[in-house]
Order: sequence, then C-alpha cells, then structure tokens
Amino acid sequence: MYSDTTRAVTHSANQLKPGLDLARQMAQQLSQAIHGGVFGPGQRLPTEVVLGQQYGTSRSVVREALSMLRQSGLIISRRGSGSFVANTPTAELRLKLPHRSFQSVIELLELRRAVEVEAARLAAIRRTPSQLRRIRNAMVDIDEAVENGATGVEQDMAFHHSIAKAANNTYFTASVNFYNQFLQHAITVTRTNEAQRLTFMEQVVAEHQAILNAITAGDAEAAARCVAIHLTQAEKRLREAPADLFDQTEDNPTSAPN
Amino acid sequence: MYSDTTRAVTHSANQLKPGLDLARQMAQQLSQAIHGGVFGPGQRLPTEVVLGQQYGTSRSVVREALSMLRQSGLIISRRGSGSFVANTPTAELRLKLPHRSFQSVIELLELRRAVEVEAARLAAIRRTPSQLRRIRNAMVDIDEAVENGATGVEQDMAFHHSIAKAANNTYFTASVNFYNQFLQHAITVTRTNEAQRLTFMEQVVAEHQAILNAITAGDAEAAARCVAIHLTQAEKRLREAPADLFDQTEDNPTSAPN
DNA sequence: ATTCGTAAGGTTGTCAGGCAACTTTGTTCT
DNA sequence: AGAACAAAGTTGCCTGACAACCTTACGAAT
Repeated sequence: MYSDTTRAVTHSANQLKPGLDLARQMAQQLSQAIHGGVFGPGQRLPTEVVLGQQYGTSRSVVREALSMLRQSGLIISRRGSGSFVANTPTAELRLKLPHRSFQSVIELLELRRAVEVEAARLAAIRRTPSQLRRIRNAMVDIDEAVENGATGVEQDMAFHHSIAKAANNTYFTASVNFYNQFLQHAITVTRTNEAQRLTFMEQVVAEHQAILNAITAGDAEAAARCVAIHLTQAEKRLREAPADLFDQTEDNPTSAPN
Repeated sequence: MYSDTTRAVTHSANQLKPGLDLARQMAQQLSQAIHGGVFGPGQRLPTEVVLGQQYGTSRSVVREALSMLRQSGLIISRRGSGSFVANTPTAELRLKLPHRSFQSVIELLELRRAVEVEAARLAAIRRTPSQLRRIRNAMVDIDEAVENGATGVEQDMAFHHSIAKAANNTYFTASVNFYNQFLQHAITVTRTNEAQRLTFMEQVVAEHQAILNAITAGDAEAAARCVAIHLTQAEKRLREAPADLFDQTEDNPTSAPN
C-alpha cells in the first residue's frame, strides 16, 4: 500500500547549500513540494531516513525540518505510521511587528487600506440583509460606547469586522482580524488624544455613516471610495497624535544583535 | 557576563509527563516562562545541555522544543553563542485552506487582487531604479523560462514579488509571498492547460508589459488598473481551466485518516 | 472461506555520544 | 593599552541505537 510512495522519485532538485540553516532549507523545499502538489493532501511522505538520503542530510536535520512543517500545520506525524500531509493545509503569515514603532503602524495601515477597500467593494455587492443589519448595529454600538465615555475602539474593530464578513470571503475576514489586532493599540492612541477627541469622533462617525450608506445602496465603487477616505483620514489623525506615545527607535542595535 | 543565567534556579515546575509529546510540553513550559517574564527580552536562556538536565530529557527533545519556539519567533538561536529571547514579538495569521478546492482559490485570488493592486500603486510611486530593474529582469526571466518549455510559474511569482518589494512596505511583500505560496498550484494548473497555453501566455505577457510600463512611468493609477485587469483576467483563465484538475470535494474523509 | 491472533517488519520518538563551526572570554606578548 | 593568540563554551549537524507504536502478512481456529 505504501509502495507508491517508495517509487516517488527524488522529486526534482533537492540541493541544499551546505552552509547553514540546513533544516530551514529543507523545510522550505518540502513546503514547496507540498504546495506544488507533489504530495497531495493526506498522502504519506517518505520516511525520515529516506528523506535524509534524498537530501543528503542526517535524520536530525530531517526531524527538525519536519518539526517546522508540523508546527506550521502542513503535516501531521504519527508514531509508528509516518508523516502525512494535512488534509486542510494551513499557512501562516508571520509578521514581525515592533508594534510601537510609528513607521510600522503606518505601513500596516497601508496594507489594511488595501484589504478593507476591496472588502467594502465586495460587501456592497454581496451583503445579505442580516449582514447589513449587523453592520448597522455595530455602528450604533460605537456611538453608545463613546457616549458612555469609552474609547469605542473595540466597537470600531467590530464595525470593520462586520464589513469584512459581509464580503463573504473567508480570507478577508481573517486578514482584517489579523491586522486590526495590532492596529488596536495605535487607534487607542488616537482616541485618547483628548485635545482633538470630539472633532475626531465627529469625523469618524460621518465617515462610517458614508460607508454604511454606500453598502446599503449596493454601490460598490462608492463603498470602496468611502473606506479609502476613512482610512486615509485615520492615518492623518494618527499622524497628529502625540508622538511620544510611540517608540521612536527604528532599530535597536544593542537589543538586536545580528 | 552569563553568570546571572547560570544561577537561574530551576524556574519552577519543570515536570514532564513521561508519556508523549515531550518536546511540546517542554516548549509550552518554556513559552510560559518567557511570557511570564522569567526570561526577559534579549536575555539568554540556559544552554541546551542544562535545559536537558533541568527537564530530565535528552538534548534531542530540548532541540525540538527550542525549534518550536524559534519558529514561533519567540527565541533566536545563534551558533556558538546561545539562544536568546526575541525582543520583537511576532504574530501569525493562520489560514486553513482546502487548497485544491476551486472556490477557495477564487476567494484567495480576490484577496490577492486587493493587496497587489495597492502594492502596484505604491510601487509606481516609490520604486527605486534598482527595484525597477529587478522587475524588468523578472519579466525577462518569465519569457526565458517559457521559451525553454517550463511553465514559468516560479518566475511569475518572482515578478509579482518584485513589484511588492518595490512598494517598500514590509507587510505587502510578506502578504504577497504568503498568498502566492498557495496560488502556485492553481496557476500551474492554468499554465498546463495545453489547449490554450499559447494564447494565455500571450495575454499574460501583454498584461505584464502594461504593468511594467505603468510602474516605469510612475503612473500610480495606471499601475493599479493594470494589475487589477491582470488578476481579473487570471481569474478568468483559471475558470476556463479543466475542472477535473481540482478536487470538488469540500472535505475528503477517506484521504484524511484521523 | 472467514475471522481472529500473532509475529514480523517498518516508522517515529527519544536517548547517548561525538565532532565541526563559531563565539566569547581570558591571557600573553608587544 | 592594544593586539594577537589560546581556551572554553555553545549551537549545528552527524552517527548509532533502542523503545513504543503501527501496519501488514501469515497461519490457525471456527
């Protein structure tokens, strides 16, 4: 039954540069092989010994490489049986985030704008009535929270989340959740900018309202435009926030030895 | 200088249930210790041998545990020096994706369009001369690969990667790399659609050329438009690919032994 | 013929020891 | 004091081995 895997040829180039990071190289190649379809979902891949022979490394390296893929959720290993490609492969986007650096927040905002503008465009077209209701409710929640003296940041996140969900595309919601997790701090900074708090909140409410109207009307282009404006303004508001709430250190050679 | 770590007592309970997943248990405990502040950012943790003694395991288990933490971005290991707690925490976006399902590929393409359109817009404005050269080279590489009978998928990925890089925003490059990892298979499917291979490639080349021209000219809106067209067309080409190259099954219990 | 048990082989998890490459520290020489 | 050198420490990688577990095949009993 396992014979088909044994005849699996050396699946192309398994050259490893002898220098360093042997395991990482191997993991990368294996990952590519899996994503490239060389090993289908559920399929058993060669044993650790065989992999070691194919790549010309010892079993230690193979094990560490497999360990990486395992932790990435790409494969599942079972003692006595073998390592199998996961049936629902997962991929991870790992971001290093000095999440107090001003520049990194700006860059993250740019990515957020890219994703949420498109999300809004799709949401305007695809939103179901109940999804539209959820968006509307989320907006009300923001007002409520602000009136109660809260920053409303959480509710703001929920608002954007509801829009992403209305796009009816799993990846958009996952991405938006991911980004916002880290923008939360930055936005909180903006909201606690007491000097301009009221005018800021007025702007935010108006911009949100415009987005909601566009999505309600089913006007995709308008929705996209409104979100773009909203996030551009958000960036502007962030730039006007007190700078000392961020770490200025772009790179910190002492704490980050190469 | 390292004396403070050596005097580090057995930092609480390092009991491991002897049964299974020894490395995972150890990684969990170490992770807890780090998050709990036992090991501060930048601090060196005990050597692998010492850890093995403390936890009563062999160095193999220690190395696998550290490998996990390393891949989680929690620590950084340097040969000859030791393993150190990372100072910049990382976060991960993890997507489960039935990567052969047609619908999921379409959805992923939508997200890709969102990101890469904006990336192209930024690239048109921010690209340095050398980055522009890299994009141009990547395009040439595609032609070359195709002429040599290859699918050119890898080179295509490199092309889009170079554009993302020219946006000069870390998060864009990371995201594009992330998405493309999974679209590689799908695009390979399209490219191996022999029936329409030539006409497809002609289209692709023309679309790439248009993108390059817009970025070269520094025309942000045109660049965005061209990428949007390119990816919309890519989706169209994908839809015309033989359907039997995908798994229709949303979940496949036979190939997924629990 | 089918079912069950058992033995054999294969595979991952863990252990043990060792060497090479590299880094850090300490010492000696100028 | 500064530079060159020696020594010890640490991770990356290799080799070999055994235990726990799974899979398969074969034979015996029903």
